[in-house]
Amino acid sequence: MPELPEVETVRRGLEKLVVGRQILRVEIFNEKSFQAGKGDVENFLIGAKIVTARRRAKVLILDLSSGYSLVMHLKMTGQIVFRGRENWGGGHPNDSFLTELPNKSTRVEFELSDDAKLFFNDQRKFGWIKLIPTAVIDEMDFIKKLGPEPLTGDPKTEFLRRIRRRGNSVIKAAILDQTVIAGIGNIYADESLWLAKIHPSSRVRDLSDKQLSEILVAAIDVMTKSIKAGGSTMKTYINADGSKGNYLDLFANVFRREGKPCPRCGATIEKIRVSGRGTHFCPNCQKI
DNA sequence: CTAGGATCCTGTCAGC
DNA sequence: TGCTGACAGGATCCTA
Repeated sequence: MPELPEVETVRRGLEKLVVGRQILRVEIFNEKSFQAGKGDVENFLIGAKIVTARRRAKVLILDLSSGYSLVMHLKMTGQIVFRGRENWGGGHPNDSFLTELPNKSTRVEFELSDDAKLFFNDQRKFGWIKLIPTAVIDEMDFIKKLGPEPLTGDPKTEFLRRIRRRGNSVIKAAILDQTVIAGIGNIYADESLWLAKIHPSSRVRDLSDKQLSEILVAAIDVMTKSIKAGGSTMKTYINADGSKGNYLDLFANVFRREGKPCPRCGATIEKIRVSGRGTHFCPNCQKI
């Protein structure tokens, strides 16, 4: 269930491990997970070299020497695993990092030069990979409508302009809206609102520009911290001693901590449902 | 145009 | 031991 920091972590892994390699073969285990025009796989994928690993919001982009790109979205359960001289995985944390691959959740497998393989695993099949010309990525509907990148430049003015269009929404739904600000998902929404001391069910119109800016700053802080911690990768999934780790422990204050004390005030963290999503907050620090 | 709910899919877990 | 419903780190589609 990767959000911006997890996707950025995957991007960095791919930059190191697959940029410069050639794609020799592709095996598609689930048709919906891999979309390409007729003949494009043969003409623009096989034999092409991976030139760049980019990210926009939660979308990963591998540019190829053929003028085409692999555009991927991990959605809820997508995961990328590299097997070669080293063994690396990122994205949705589960045992597929460790098992023999392909397995039953493998949707696409790439064979790369230098005896390496790249696996796209995705239990729920919501994720996708599209092979399209590099030049048309910016014309994709989803990409075109995205809000500003939180970790690049100064997103504040544009964020405020866009979130004000959602005055009647609850704040949590508004910051999950990718056309308002790019990259925030359920974890970082809850963590940001806790940091900014804003109740997730507050209406946007009832919040000041100052409060909204504080939420943005909080989101930037927690996502930066998460990237530094290494995202949800094999490394954070398995501790050095071989025991199972939990990368949420590295930065989360409220997410999946219902029933536990708030690290700031000691009140008991609650879990409720806000705009259809499980939502964690401190009833004492975050009042409407 | 915005807002809210159903929907895509597989797997796990709590509660009978 | 089974069954059943709720839920899951996302975004789109449909309706009002």
